[in-house]
Amino acid sequence: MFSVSDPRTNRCFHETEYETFGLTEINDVASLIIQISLMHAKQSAAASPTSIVFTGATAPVASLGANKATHLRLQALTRYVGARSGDSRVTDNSASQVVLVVDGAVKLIASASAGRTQVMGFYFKDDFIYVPARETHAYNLCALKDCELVAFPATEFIRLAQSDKTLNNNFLSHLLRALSRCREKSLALGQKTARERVATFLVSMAERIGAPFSNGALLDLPMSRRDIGDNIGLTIETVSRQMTELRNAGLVSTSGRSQVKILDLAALKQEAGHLSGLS
Amino acid sequence: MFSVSDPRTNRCFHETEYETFGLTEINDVASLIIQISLMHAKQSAAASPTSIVFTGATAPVASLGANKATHLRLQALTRYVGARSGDSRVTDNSASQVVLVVDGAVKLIASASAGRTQVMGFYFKDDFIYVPARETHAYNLCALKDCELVAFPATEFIRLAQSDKTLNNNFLSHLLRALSRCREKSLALGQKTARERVATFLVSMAERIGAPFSNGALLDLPMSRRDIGDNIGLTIETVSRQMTELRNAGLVSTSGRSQVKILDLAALKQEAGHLSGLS
DNA sequence: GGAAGTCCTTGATCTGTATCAAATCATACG
DNA sequence: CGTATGATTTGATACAGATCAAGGACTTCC
Repeated sequence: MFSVSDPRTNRCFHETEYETFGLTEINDVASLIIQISLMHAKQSAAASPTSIVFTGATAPVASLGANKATHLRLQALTRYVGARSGDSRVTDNSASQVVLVVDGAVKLIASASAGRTQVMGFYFKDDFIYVPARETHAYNLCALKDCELVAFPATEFIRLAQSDKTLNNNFLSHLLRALSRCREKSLALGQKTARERVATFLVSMAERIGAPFSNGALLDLPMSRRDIGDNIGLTIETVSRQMTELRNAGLVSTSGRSQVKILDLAALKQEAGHLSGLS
Repeated sequence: MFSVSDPRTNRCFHETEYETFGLTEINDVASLIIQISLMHAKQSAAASPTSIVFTGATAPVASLGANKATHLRLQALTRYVGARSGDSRVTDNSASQVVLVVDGAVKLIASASAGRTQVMGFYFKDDFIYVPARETHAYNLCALKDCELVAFPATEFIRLAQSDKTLNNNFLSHLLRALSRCREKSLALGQKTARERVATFLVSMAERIGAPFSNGALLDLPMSRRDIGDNIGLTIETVSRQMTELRNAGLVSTSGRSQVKILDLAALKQEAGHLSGLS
């Protein structure tokens, strides 16, 4: 029904196909989800810094805001994926997928030839991700820490969304936000200097996962310098140098590898090349 | 009801707000659309190399595939925009817009501080464009040649799409394609060399507006070298040099400023850094 | 709590593309 | 048709960020 840890790769996938289940077996499916999620929570309890909590079998799709009927049909489609930190190829890429992050953090990576990879984006709790099938380039999801994810085949998800306005709206607004963010990234990659890119990245992270703090924010970055570099089109060395400069300029302070304290968010936005004084 | 040419700027906007019209006045609106489109067709007949044809007042929204009722309500929302080549600020950016290209070619530009602009994309006949309201950066549509466009306020367009599956589907699939293309661009901007970017651009254009030709395609590029450079994050000089190298390598040939003949599309895709040998 | 390994930072040098400058070409206009 | 004008191409140089190299710090695991 599901695969367990592979000791050779130290990777652990739990994938369960529910697509073949009829709706009459929904109770079995529901209990199975609980079973798996609890098992996974147990497995990763020691390794994961964040506790994994499910309020019940309906938790994964509850945030989609779907009505009861849609809800049940969604569950029938659900491919539940629990991923351990560092897992790549969380989804198979032979068909487009819609993935919902229930908990944790993932990166979406695209591969060009010659092994170069671009991190298309980072995604956190409640984010939707559209993962296209392999085409001119290959896309893969990769867990940054222990994750709870729910994946749906894109075509069937969209078909289902047609009969549920809330779900459709939810999906649409997430897509529009994804498009806007992707365009912001294009602007950064095409026009901005290294300094501006790093500042832009920090501002974006502050807005998405930062805890408010004085005039700035507290950040606990789940991704490595390499991930950051691959995301904003810089090498790790350049990212590091720019962080140092921002620290010397008194805009941020750091402690350890992942803790970043943004001391002056407004000034950082200025560094990021954002438009000021909206008319 | 609409503004005419401004001799100082040599720009010509025709914008008509139908939002205040009630549905009972739909006939007036319909005839007005005909009137304006004909007038515009006449005005630009000499200047434009392509003839502008409307089969009737319903033509602009017919390609949306909406049912009759949706159709009428769409028309009530329609802000018809005819734009002459070089027009910028085709849409106002105080609110998000959904724009449909009925005919012509436009670019979507984003402005960072310091006057740097990034061309987010080029759009052609039947393309949808989501133009977000001004936020951290300002977005503007700009006509590459004489255009027929139809613009809708985004929020109301989406609300309308909720009650029409075809329209919704249409919009959704266009959004997904836009997201995929934007991600491809991010990959190019973040990881690819100048040579690869130019090749990628040419391949993309061949697929979208190219006429099949032998092992390649015939292209009539409506945009300048500057537009291309701003789109793929290079200067006009670098774009020019790469074009020269591709020409010397026998992959393309050019005549005039806009005519490009792709002689070997497969080889060009190789240059573009696309994945080969899909498994 | 110590060792190992990985990730990060800092320094020196190199390279691809930007920038600056000038010549040439294409297109529109008289 | 020739000419004007802006766009494109070509050449020389400069610089931001990549690459190469080494040292230092944080985690993790025993």
